[in-house]
Amino acid sequence: MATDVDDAPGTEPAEKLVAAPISQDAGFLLAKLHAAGSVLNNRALAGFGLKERSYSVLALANSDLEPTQREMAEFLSLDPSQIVALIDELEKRGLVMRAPGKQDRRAKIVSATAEGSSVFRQAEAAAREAESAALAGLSDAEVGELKGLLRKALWNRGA
Amino acid sequence: MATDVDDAPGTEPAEKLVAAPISQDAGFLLAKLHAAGSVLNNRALAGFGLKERSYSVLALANSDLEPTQREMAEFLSLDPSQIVALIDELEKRGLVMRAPGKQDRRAKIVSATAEGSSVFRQAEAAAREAESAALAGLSDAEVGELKGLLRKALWNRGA
DNA sequence: TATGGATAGTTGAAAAAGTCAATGATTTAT
DNA sequence: ATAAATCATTGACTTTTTCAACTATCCATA
Repeated sequence: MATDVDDAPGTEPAEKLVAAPISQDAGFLLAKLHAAGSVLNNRALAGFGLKERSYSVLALANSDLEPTQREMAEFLSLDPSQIVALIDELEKRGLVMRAPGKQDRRAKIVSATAEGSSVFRQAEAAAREAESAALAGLSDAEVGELKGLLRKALWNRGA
Repeated sequence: MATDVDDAPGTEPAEKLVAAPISQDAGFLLAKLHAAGSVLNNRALAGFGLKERSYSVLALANSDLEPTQREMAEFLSLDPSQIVALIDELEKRGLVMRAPGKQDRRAKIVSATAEGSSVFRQAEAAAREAESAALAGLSDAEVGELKGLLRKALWNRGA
């Protein structure tokens, strides 16, 4: 591990623009780190036939929270019609299944099949590695702080 | 200020899925906070005929760093052809101008016109407000910590 | 100083993602 | 009962992204 500068395709050369004031914008920093992470994430997930989007849908389906499609759409900041397409594909691959809502038969609860769970667990491991790579500049403690702040920013409004 | 649940269109109702393990994913948190912030940002910038993208291009053009289009593309994680389109429009509106690179005549240095600077300063104020709104769950100190961690994650690799 | 290979910007086409209105089934309120 | 609202779905449409050319210019070196 002598040099890792020219090897990876996503590596930046010098970055003189870091000095621009926009580098202080939270929105910009969020977008940029997310973009960098997405590349690694999608690369890691490609081996499982997943992308960030389908991975997160599978993750929710794999939980024991019995999410409906609408809840997924809201939580993932996606249009309900996009969820339909994502689940259609996962269902076609046998990773996920739809069941009518218990109290509300309009709603459909999405859950992972046994194979979906298995695929998810493997993909999860790969995603975890990708996340480490994306956050390699931070110590473990700092990663924890970052996540804590992000969660607080998202769900601490009004609380 | 009795209830602020039903007023704003972007407000989430309950969010039971916060309990899902994916809520611990940095990538997911980044995407979600960025998505929430983008809505506010674009809403704030719309009055100036800008979106997040054109705003960030204008911001770089307004700096004294004499960025080339390629440098902008790299820094903003965009394809060079997208920069072309963004600058075309800003240039058409008289907010930005292209000048040939001093050492390299292939490159084009993009700089803000006087009007571009003026528009940018006003948009900047609006964007700042949007950012506060997006990060309302955090104290000022925490916002500083968050930005510091994001910058470190982005530019501390190898250093 | 020519020749070849790389790089900056531009164009245009194709794929992917996002937005939005309409629809049928079902629920909730009146 | 009836009316209004909600969930999933479909389809149209727009925007964004991705990628492969192409021209002009730069750089290395024979």
